[in-house]
Amino acid sequence: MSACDTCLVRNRAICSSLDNEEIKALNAIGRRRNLTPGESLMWEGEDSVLVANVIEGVLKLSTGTEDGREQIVGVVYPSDFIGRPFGSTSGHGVTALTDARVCVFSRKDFDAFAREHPSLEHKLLQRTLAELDRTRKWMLLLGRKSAGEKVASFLLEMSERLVQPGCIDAPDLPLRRFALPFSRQQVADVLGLTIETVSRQFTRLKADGIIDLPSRREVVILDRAGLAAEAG
Amino acid sequence: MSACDTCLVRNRAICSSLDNEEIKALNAIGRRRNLTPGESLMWEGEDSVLVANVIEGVLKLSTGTEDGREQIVGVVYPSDFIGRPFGSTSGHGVTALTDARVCVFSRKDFDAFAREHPSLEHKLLQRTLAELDRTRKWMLLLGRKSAGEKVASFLLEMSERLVQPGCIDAPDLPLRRFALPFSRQQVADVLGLTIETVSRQFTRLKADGIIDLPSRREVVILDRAGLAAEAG
DNA sequence: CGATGGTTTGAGATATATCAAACCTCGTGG
DNA sequence: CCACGAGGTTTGATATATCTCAAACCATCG
Repeated sequence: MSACDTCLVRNRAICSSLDNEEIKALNAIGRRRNLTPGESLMWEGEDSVLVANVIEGVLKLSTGTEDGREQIVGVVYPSDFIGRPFGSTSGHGVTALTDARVCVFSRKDFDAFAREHPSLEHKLLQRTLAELDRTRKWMLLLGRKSAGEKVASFLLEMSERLVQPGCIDAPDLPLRRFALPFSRQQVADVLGLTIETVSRQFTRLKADGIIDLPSRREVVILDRAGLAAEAG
Repeated sequence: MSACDTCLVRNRAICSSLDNEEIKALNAIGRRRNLTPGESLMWEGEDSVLVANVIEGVLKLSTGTEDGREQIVGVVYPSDFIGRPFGSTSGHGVTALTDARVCVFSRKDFDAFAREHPSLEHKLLQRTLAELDRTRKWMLLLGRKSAGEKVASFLLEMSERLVQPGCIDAPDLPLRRFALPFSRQQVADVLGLTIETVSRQFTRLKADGIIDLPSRREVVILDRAGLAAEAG
């Protein structure tokens, strides 16, 4: 029995395109790896040696300037794909925000496997297209939205993407209450703001009764319509 | 003889993955279309009914907010692919910046054709991955760079991407002199700035002797190293 | 030549950054 | 069990980059 048989994301990751024989072959070239918060799986500018599937946890993709400014350019969740297949370097670092479990492949092995399995490439294409859509939508936020709009948009996105899948009964309703996998500084790095500005927007939204903040990491959306209005 | 035989981008667009028989089949479901500056090929939020290859010209991809703020989320050049295959809606509008010529397909026809031609999907995947890399790099600019750095980065990118391919002898050196396909307002919409700020940065770079501006649309890079230093 | 649309320049307003201090929260060790 | 310390967070005061509003400018085209 391969590790894939019990995999939590077997039916949602790109692996879902493969039959049992194929899964076995893919499993043979991959291995599991656990990460703790802050631990990196790859670094910006490094040779693209690995690719991976996220099984559990949340990871950030980030780039920075020479002088230390950082921008988080993507956030990945269970079943998402990580890394740069068919390419030589990785344009961003990948770092765990929570405890995480990933299924890692050597890029070369994965490339070869993918080229022999068009259905896998098709899934990967679909995922990449969707990610590109999301990324472009985020550019509107970075380029044109105010701090208040950015924070509100961010909270809405979180409430939608942090849903634990698997609960078939509830068809992925956005969460009313959730724990942010980000520190305030990391939220700032997602939104292109400073930590102080993010903090002030959080307290303002709380003061306006739109959200509640039971603890540092937890958020409760009290007035979703209000939050959506703030998101611009 | 099909239109593809004389196509300027036959060997660089995703079509380059196909043999002559396949090209003929693809040609049968596509058609040429000319666009003039300002003319749109698709609109934000619209059903994804078309996809296309750019043969000639430059087009912008853009989204906006309800209240009229606009953000250009991508710029496409000859041989680039446009549209959202395997998806229901297009997240951004596509509008010609120059006179342009594209090769258009119904999305459904294209989807079906692509699924039967893994080598085409592979090319499309490569292109999409590269575009995602570029887009993420742009997020750093939008989120973390100053106006001066944004404009300098923009000019450098333009000088690299506006090179007319085909000149085999010179292996795509960046241009020293070129005509921007953007108005000042459009530059602002790419960089997440206002038109006035863009204008001031242009004149400052000119005053500093880093660039020259022979006319509204033309740019000469006098000091590439200096410009790179400004780009942060 | 005058009208038009885009661009530049200027003066002032403002959102966000910066700098600095106070404040929690939580784990540690006395 | 409480005091302490450290990291992260919030709050405050001020600075500044960029935006906003407004006018002048300049090419282009009838």
